Amino acid sequence: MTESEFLAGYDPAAYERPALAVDLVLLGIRAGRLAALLLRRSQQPQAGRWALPGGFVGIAETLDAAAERVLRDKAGIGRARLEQLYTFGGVDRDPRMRIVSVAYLALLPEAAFAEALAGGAALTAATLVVPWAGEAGGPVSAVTEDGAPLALAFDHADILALAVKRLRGKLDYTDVGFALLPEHFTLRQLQDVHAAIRGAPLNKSAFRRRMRDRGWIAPTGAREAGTAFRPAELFRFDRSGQF
Amino acid sequence: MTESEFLAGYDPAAYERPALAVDLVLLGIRAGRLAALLLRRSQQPQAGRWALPGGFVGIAETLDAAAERVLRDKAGIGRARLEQLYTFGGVDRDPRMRIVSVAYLALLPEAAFAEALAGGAALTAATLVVPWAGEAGGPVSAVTEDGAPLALAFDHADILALAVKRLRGKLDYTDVGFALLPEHFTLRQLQDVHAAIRGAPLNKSAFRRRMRDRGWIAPTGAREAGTAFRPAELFRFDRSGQF
DNA sequence: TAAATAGTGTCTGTGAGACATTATAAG
DNA sequence: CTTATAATGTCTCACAGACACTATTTA
Repeated sequence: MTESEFLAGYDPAAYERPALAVDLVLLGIRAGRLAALLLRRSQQPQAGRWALPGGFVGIAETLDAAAERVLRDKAGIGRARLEQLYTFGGVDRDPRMRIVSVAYLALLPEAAFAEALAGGAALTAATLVVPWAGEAGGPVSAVTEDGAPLALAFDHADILALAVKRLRGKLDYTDVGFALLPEHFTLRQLQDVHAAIRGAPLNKSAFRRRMRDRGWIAPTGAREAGTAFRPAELFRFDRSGQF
Repeated sequence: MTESEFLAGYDPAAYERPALAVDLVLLGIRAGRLAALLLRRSQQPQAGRWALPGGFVGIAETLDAAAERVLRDKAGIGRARLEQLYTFGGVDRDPRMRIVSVAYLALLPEAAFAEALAGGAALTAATLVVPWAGEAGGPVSAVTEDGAPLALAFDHADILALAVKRLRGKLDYTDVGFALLPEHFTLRQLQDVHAAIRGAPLNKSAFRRRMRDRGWIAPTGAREAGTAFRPAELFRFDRSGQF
């Protein structure tokens, strides 16, 4: 083993290598529910099924750079909060050849989500149906706005499921909730985002108290405009709050 | 982009691919402190520095299988709790060529840790010095039993640091603490393991209460043997406890 | 002034840290 | 009976859920 690795180490062509790709889970909020942006596969294999945007990793490109490139070129999104999720290395993930894929989680504010949908990238928004509670994990399915199921390609259902699990797990002790909101937001919007990620409602006063006590939010002084009734105060994320 | 990917997808030789490896962070407890098993590099590059055991991923081998193979062949350990940690994809990680490495965390009970040290694998135990508190993350250094620093190879200090961060983060809501203990253990041993991972002492009665209330531990009826004073009750991990 | 949502106050239960106290086995 | 550790009891505080209440803006 040591010798064969020695050889492999100095002769790049000695062993056949898996292909290496990145796949992006583009998450946002649509109609108060968690949603992902998917591409419809037009070619075999898995033609007609829905897939995560992805691409191969260049030989002189870091994984993060590859993810950013896919975000830009395949989804038409300039910036988003990107975070490595997990690496999927099943042998038969793709029938064409061995592809190991590093999955990334990208969190899009509502405006960026809508913009990506309207752009030329042919992305479709899929509402995520999460039948499990808490952070235990479990399957996730994707449906259209009307509730019609969308068949997912390859192992992308597993990737989506892990993305939701990770997002739920990080909700309470990181700033992921803010990554899905515009820079200025009301506490109600923030609470709705948290409820969508958790898949369960939250207590209003307890939620507001927690956000305040942790120092995560800072008042902007401004108020919501164009509401039918009493406008809410606008806040922004206060990065100085302790984690 | 779409076209070049199409070509890459069907012609495996069309683009140069990064090499893909796994690296294992073998963690255990030594002298009440967190420790890792390392190999001394005998050849260039980075000769004399200390590295994590690792190996290349076979073309028809899953990532998990590659990690298990390295565990067996390079560390001489039959079984351990293995968990994917993170994938390191810096372009200049290794000066020989582009190598993307999937890091795995392996948790060894004290006996397996000692056995691996005594085996023929030339592994050395390095005590981990963790200068940061909580789950924030930060640098980690490795020292010998006498406190002499061990220079780590490549980006392996980053991998170790992330392993410790992950371990701390999972300590309170998963069973990682039990993975470092033999099947039967005293509550004091369990508390010592938790203290070693946290890098901070724990309150005794609160700790026992928490372990009991969560249903994580089950009494065996047996007691410690060979102690100078009152022997403690032996417990085992109760997998039915809720997480 | 009615409607509808924004925002606050207070009670209660849970869980963890601090610390004192009791229990028990070995010599 | 001494010693050292095992194991438990209790006080207090922090924090979150439940729920009722007050405040404010628009139409």
